[in-house]
Amino acid sequence: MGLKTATLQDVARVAKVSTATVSRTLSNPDVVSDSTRTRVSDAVKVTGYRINRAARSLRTQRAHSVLVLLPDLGNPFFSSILEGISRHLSQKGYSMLIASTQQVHDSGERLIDYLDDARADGMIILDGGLDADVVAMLESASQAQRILFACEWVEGAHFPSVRCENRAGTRTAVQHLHALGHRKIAHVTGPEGNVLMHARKDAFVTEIEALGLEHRPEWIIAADFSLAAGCLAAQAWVAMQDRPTAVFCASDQLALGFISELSRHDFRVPDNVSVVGFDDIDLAAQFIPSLTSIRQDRLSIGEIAATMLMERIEKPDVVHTDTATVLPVSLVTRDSTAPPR
Amino acid sequence: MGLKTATLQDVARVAKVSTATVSRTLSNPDVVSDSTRTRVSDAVKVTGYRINRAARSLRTQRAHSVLVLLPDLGNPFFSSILEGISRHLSQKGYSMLIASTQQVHDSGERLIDYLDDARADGMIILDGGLDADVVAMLESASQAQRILFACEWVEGAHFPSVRCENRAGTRTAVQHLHALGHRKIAHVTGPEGNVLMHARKDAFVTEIEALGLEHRPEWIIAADFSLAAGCLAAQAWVAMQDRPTAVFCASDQLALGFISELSRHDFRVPDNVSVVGFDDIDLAAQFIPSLTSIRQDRLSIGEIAATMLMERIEKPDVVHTDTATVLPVSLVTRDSTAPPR
DNA sequence: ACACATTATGTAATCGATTGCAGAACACAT
DNA sequence: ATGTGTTCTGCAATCGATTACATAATGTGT
Repeated sequence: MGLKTATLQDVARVAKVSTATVSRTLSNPDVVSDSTRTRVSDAVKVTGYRINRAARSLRTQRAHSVLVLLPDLGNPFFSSILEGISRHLSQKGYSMLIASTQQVHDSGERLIDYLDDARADGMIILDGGLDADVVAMLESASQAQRILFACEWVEGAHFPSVRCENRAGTRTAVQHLHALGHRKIAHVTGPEGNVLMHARKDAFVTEIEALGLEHRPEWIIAADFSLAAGCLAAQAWVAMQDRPTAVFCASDQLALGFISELSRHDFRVPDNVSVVGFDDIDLAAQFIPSLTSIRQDRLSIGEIAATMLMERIEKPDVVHTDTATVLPVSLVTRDSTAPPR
Repeated sequence: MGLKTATLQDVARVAKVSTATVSRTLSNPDVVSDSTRTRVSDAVKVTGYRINRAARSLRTQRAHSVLVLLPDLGNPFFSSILEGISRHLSQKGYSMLIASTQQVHDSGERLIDYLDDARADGMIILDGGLDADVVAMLESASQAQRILFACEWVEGAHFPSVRCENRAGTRTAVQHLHALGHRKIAHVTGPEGNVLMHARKDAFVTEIEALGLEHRPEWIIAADFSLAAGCLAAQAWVAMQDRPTAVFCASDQLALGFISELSRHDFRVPDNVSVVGFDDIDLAAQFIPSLTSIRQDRLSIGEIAATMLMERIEKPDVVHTDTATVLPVSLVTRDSTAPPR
């Protein structure tokens, strides 16, 4: 191996053709004759030629990569979504860039720069909590049709999104508890301002009312999606004089924190209270008690988001609508829910 | 906003200077006069100029990005390491590419291509389980000095690595159990062939012998790092006629699965058996019982790996040694360990 | 006034791949 | 032999930024 990799010129020299022919052979083999095709591919092998992506990007105005934006890199919730995205991208010969909206913001960069400076051809945003001015800038950008949201989204923004059935999932959870005989049901919410939190809370209230169940303000416990918030919510539950017999938590993490903290106060799940989570993370099945949850297919969300984005990148002329693609969820019944005593 | 972003030429035209001067102003402001500097920066603002990274990459032979390779994107263990890496990179103006060794392998690409085709300037590998021939190819590559391992590594390969004190951590765990009075201590291992598994198992055996403790083959329970494997290990423990009073698990996931499964068999931790994990993941503190663990600072591992890599990329002339940087770990004592009854 | 150093700017080549256009080579019909 | 069409290949411009080198402008010392 030499110190520098071979270029098209080197291949052309070895194959005794022009660089144009080599380029054509590689990107569009049908247009060259059989003999040149074999001569060129032999030369490619001999030289160990690898295309220089920077050169191609410059010429074709395509970065052949996609940016994925997370709210927070440290959050393991997104791993499978990334896996789904990456699967589709790598199959298409694209690379996956990762950044967190937080870090981009802190470093004074602008999200749109990634598109403007030819680093990425499109972006998938997994953060519905973007500032309004950031969203406005993205919408007005000339590249706006190469942006989409997955899992989360921004209400009112004109971007397509891929997400799970948050409302239907919530309804299913409440109906499950109701069917078990629960009549006093509480909800531990996600963080204020989060779209998922709102979708799930609204659907919760709607369903409670539809079922004609009792419905008190203090039975909506404000939290965020974290374990720690689940612990605090449990303390709030413990402190109530008239305790709900079932709790629907807006995330599995919340539910696990809730159950953990309860057991520190000598309450048992599902004996004293039934608990349903949302997401069906790996741990839900392993926890003691195992957690009844609403399962969303994060791998598919990633794959579909990537597929949609590639479609928009590769066919810029097609007019795409900014619709929401909504994936079904399912109830996974486990040990954390039971009829009230 | 126009349809295409401004180029150096556009800025030069507006500022009434040459493109060379604009380029110099941006990359090396000191060499131009005050008046041109202000004229140019005004022109940059007016035109909304953004540098074209493809063009710069082509000219400077720098991609300004780094590839991070994970064994498996779906595994949440790596999130904080990514966060650490990304922090350092984005501060230096670099982007972070992510891929899984599995996917790269499956798609028929070669890892070294990322370096050869100018997509990345260096790579951080978080997967010690690479095939020997892949490692050999990487070692013989001309770009080999821009590769390093983090967390895991490959025994015998000449790459620098950043990792935690696996042996010392293991020793600490065993000593903790010993100090509590345990004399029969088992070990649930990581997956066969994994370097971390070997380091921890070796250190375990060494320490058991150093303390003069009893030491039986069946007290080394083969597993992998997953929750599910922890459950199986628990079944193995339950099935023993003479049960160890303490267990050191090679990962927190293992430990949590172990504890979960035990409680299904009506054994309690730490009453019937003490359990120590490794990693100190978030959940360790929240689990019931909270988990005694060996804490490793994954954020720092990421940051240090990124720092070392940047050093090697930016100063290629300096001769770097392929040493291992080993970060300290600490024992976090929680409720899953207690003196034997 | 002159030689010489210093600073600031412009000119033009360069990185490596792609592609419109033109021309060569060949077949086939008249 | 001439015209027409088809297939294949090469020439050369191009993408946008960087930088070695040349040159212009300015200052300094004698």
